[in-house]
Amino acid sequence: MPDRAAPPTELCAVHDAIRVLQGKWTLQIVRALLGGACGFNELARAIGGCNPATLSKRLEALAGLGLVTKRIESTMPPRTHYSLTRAGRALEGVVAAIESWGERYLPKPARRKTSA
Amino acid sequence: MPDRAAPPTELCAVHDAIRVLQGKWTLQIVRALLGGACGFNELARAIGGCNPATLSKRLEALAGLGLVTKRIESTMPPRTHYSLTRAGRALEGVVAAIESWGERYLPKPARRKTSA
DNA sequence: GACAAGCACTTGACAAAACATAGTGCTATC
DNA sequence: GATAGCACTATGTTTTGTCAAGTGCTTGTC
Repeated sequence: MPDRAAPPTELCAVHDAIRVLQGKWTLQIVRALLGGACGFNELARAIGGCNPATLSKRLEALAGLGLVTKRIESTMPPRTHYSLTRAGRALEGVVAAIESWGERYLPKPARRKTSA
Repeated sequence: MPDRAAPPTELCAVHDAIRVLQGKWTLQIVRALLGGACGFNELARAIGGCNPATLSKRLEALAGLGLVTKRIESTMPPRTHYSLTRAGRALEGVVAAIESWGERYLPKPARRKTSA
């Protein structure tokens, strides 16, 4: 490697954060959960139809990172509750930033994206 | 429990924004460009070694969305400059939010590969 | 009591995205 | 005059995400 002796601490924090959040449905999941805890299938529908395999994987990763808590209410009639931890809820700022950016700068249905 | 029958129209602003930003190197690219315009290979190195095919695709997509501008300085000794548009620079808030979240909630413990 | 539907997932085959690597045509440096 | 660099594109492999179906159980409807 050439000159990769870059600043370690600061650069990596963002890098890592981006890597965590950049998974396919991750932000969607967080956003949905920000609106309240819910079950697996419910969550899948809420975020717009993520398939169970991916959702499961994401949720597991998120739980592993301490952003999401999985609470099994009952095993027999399967009932699970996913909710955000404090770290997860702290992503509200990120989601809000994305939301406001999207509303302002992304081509909306009202405006065609035929920008020159 | 709010009804999830979400019409595309309203939800789409965030949904779209997330979809745009969730691409593999997108945020990384924006973050690097936030620090100043640069060339193709330079950018690839700055974001940590994205392969050219992906970077090219991302850049093209970003340019198509009006977030990034590509300026060809010279064709023969190839020299290109990529920089952010106003919409792209507006992502600074998003990047900052992610950065501060990452620094606070994703510190050293999670810095390693956290696949359980 | 039988039967469809729903819950929370898992499995497995498949497609799409990202990957590494090599190569293009040129110049500037060694 | 060989090497390395620029901005990319082309090729083939690996990773990631997707669809469809299935599991064991309960609940609701008849």
